[in-house]
Amino acid sequence: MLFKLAVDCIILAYDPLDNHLKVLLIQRENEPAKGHWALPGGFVDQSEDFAATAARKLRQETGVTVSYLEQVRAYALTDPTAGQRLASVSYYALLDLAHYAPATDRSHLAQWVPLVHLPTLPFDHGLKVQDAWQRLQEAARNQPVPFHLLPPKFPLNQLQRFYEALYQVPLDNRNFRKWVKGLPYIEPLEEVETNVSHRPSRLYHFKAAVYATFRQAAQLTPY
Amino acid sequence: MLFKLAVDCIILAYDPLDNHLKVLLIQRENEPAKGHWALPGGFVDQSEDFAATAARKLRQETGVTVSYLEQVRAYALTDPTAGQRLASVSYYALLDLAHYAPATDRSHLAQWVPLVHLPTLPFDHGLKVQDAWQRLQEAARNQPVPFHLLPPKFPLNQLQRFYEALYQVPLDNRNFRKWVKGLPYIEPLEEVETNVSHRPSRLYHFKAAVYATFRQAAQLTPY
DNA sequence: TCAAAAGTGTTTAAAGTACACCCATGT
DNA sequence: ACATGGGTGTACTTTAAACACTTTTGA
Repeated sequence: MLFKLAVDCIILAYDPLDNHLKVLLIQRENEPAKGHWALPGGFVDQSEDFAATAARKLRQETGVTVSYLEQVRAYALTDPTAGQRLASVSYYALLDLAHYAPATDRSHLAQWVPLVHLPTLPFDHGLKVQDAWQRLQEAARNQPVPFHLLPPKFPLNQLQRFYEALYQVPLDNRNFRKWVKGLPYIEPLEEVETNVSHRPSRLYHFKAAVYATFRQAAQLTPY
Repeated sequence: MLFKLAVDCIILAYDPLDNHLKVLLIQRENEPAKGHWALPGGFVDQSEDFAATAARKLRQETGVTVSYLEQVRAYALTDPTAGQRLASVSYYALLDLAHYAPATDRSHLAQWVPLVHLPTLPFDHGLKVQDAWQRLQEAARNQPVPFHLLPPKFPLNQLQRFYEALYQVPLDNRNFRKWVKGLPYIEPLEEVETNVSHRPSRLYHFKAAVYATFRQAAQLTPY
């Protein structure tokens, strides 16, 4: 029994303008579901592994190069075209929105959609987005997820709003800032925001090297 | 580009005799790596999904019916046989060792191996076992994993030793028991162990219905 | 009576939670 | 001067961590 193997990409970004986590959808150019908004993706080519396929499709279909790509899981297609079977492996990709600069001739074929307002998608793409979101939530407990989605220099409130968007809970501002102060790998800079019509916020940045040693030392409670 | 799709099963059980988490390995009957100890598994058949394939292979190769089957992830085979490519999806299965009763004609072809003393395995099976173990550790933080691996009635110390085996850390006995007392879904029975040459331990059991409502109420800290 | 594992409380430290006002900037 | 979001501290509650002896059974 032979399979065609597809890769689906759940490209995620955080939009600081409306504080939403968003997924990039493209308008399908081919049947089935031609013209519908769906996840970018495609078939695995000769001598590529899955992650390479995902990265290639991202470039081709969205003009995007991502810093972070993780497998979510494999899916057996529920409705196989008779005779030949299809399976797919989905990956989520994390992106700083500021770095999103698609080829202009394609930009009208792509849109960012908030996860909380996800429309009905063809195939099982809706499920795949939900699975990816859940995996991202889990990953963020053990890995420095936020810093792939935020710009290199960010104010603390932006980090807080990201967490609120990721887990869909409100966080207490004072307690959140207290928590961050205890993290050696999030460092305040001398710099502040400019050109805002309110008190400018101080910028922080993530120190990957410090994080690495810190994580190693941390022992999670087992139960 | 077409793929042959295989499923690998990481069958896990907890052995109360030596307090080890163990994986079931079988002796391969076919090339490649014929005669070597490896994970059970096989190719996905017509009109099966992955989980069904995993369950079927478990029955065929080990005579085991499992209560719990979760996908770990998909792997692109690192060394594809020229021309045709191979991918695999691995599943972990949880089993109460007391229920392990393989067909006798096959039993010499299978052995339980402690995760902490895993030998070098052919293909990338060693990696797959490690990945499955890690996923099990993560799953156990949000799901009632232990109760698939323990008998229906179990003493508390057995539960503690299971956690110690799963996370490879020693736990404080008094603090652990205090923690369990606070869980409404682990209920003491009137029954105790018999025929042990020391103070018999009280037996407990897991109440799935209580767990369901309890989990729903629980809000994990987001960061 | 001995060996072997089961069972039991208290004290201290750390982490989490609730809560309301002043600050710095642009307009 | 005002509108806007940034920034700050304290008291209380809950959870985690350290730690040693007594109990019950079979041999």
